[in-house]
Amino acid sequence: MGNRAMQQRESADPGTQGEQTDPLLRLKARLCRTGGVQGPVEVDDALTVSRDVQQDHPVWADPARPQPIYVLQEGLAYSFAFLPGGRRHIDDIFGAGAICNWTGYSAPEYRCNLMFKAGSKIALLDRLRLRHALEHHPASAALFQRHELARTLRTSQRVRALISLPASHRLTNLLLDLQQEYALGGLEDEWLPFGLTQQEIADTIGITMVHVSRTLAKMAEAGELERRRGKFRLSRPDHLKRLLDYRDFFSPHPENQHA
Amino acid sequence: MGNRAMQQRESADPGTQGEQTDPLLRLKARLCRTGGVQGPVEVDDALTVSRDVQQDHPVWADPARPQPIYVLQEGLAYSFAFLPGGRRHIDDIFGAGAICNWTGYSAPEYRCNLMFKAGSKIALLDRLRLRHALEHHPASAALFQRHELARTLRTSQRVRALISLPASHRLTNLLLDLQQEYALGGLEDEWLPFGLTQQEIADTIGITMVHVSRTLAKMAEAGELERRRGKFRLSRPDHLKRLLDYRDFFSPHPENQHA
DNA sequence: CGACGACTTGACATCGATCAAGCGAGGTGG
DNA sequence: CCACCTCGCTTGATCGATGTCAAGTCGTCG
Repeated sequence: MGNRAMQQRESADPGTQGEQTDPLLRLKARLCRTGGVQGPVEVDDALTVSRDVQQDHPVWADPARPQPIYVLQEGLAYSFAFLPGGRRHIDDIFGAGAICNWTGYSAPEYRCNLMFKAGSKIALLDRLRLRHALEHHPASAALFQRHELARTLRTSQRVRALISLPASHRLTNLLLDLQQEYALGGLEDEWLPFGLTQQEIADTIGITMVHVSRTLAKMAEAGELERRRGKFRLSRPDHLKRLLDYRDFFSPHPENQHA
Repeated sequence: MGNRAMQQRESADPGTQGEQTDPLLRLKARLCRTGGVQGPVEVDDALTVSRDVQQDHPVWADPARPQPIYVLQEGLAYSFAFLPGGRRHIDDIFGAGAICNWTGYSAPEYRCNLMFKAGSKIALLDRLRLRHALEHHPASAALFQRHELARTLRTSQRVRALISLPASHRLTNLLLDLQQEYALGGLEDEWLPFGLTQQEIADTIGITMVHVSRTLAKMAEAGELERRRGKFRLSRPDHLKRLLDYRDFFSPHPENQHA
């Protein structure tokens, strides 16, 4: 099942990484975790390329060329667009195992700009081969669908907060989403890296970088947030989730989606 | 093909509306228009109920009960949710022929609150029968997919504006979306009704009702907007579209999506 | 006529943007 | 090793945008 995947795999630095780990391991783990199952995910046939990212690497939406399905193996990525004034807006963030342009799976004409942060690893899936694989494995197809529904719902939740709530709540919501993306990618340390610069955070939640800096400082002063050497820790995440009515759509158990 | 539809059709006021027009006429017209085709849309088999709305009529998301697919025959509707502070947020607006909860088609567990404004007409589609119909008519299925992709892209465009742009631009974007929904539903008059109260507009674009009032007044003073007896007209829509980089994702011709 | 809802208007307070300067860590060249 | 640069971030001063509170207008309906 994974033969073709292994054959076609490329690596930017084969020397340093000796182990032949599955490039889609994180993706499968995410899908199973979100779906609440343990079975296999039949997706290896769709894998074409796997590569590393040294510096922040943008991928521009090009209407003229087809865009493969981007899966983030490791690291952090985001999708973005530009506003009339020339400012950038970040639409969504992606952690390890995430699919960065799922809309393109069923709508080939869909394109989006993606930014892969330094240290990330990318895997590319072929749309048609993925379709072929999922048509033959309805259980796997259901996992993809379940997972992307969760992302859709989470995006709606964040968007509501970003449109209507003040800066501190917007920022809190983003940090909760970020924490969740890390957790879904297997990173559940107590202290988490921001992963994004304050400018990128600003472009995500629609305020200026200066205000991000001040808001972070205020949250730290209020005891909601701790910062240490470029990492952060939410002091009382459950309290914040209750405050924002933040729901976890990636949990396979609906009862966990409240508070 | 439409036999079952006709048999099961209900009408709240059979006396006043003598003509037996197709309840899904607007839907089909929208799908064909967006898809740039003229062929038939095979969806009649999924129709279960058609009814009128006298006063503003909310439909509450109930996780315990399955939700049919809501199609708006006539009038205006919107989906909404509540923010932590108890305030309401309006996520999207729907004109005649629109599908109000398309996400529920492929994700039965999806629920949303809907509000049908006074004077609307609703048609309900059965999810399974719709699935059955679309599986046998790939061309029709493609039309649905094309149409809902356009909605997704338009929502992303509006959300970006609502998160990052000042009130006047947010309001302009909403009015352009509203105008587009009307046009897709067959209403292309020079003067269009607001359809939403200023409070509803406020809940959509994330500002207060007082500020909506002031912003409308300013736009009128600036000559961008004309108001008369509860209706409005954008003086130079093309100018506004260029200003906001507003794209028409519902146009079947990609070249129209710019300016 | 009175009640009500939608909207408008004014005064004021608060939030967030803007502009400008400075700090500190990491990299680079001499 | 130091001087210097750059980048990400911080801080202060000020201004404009938006929210809040309150009063008032207007049209509709009974």
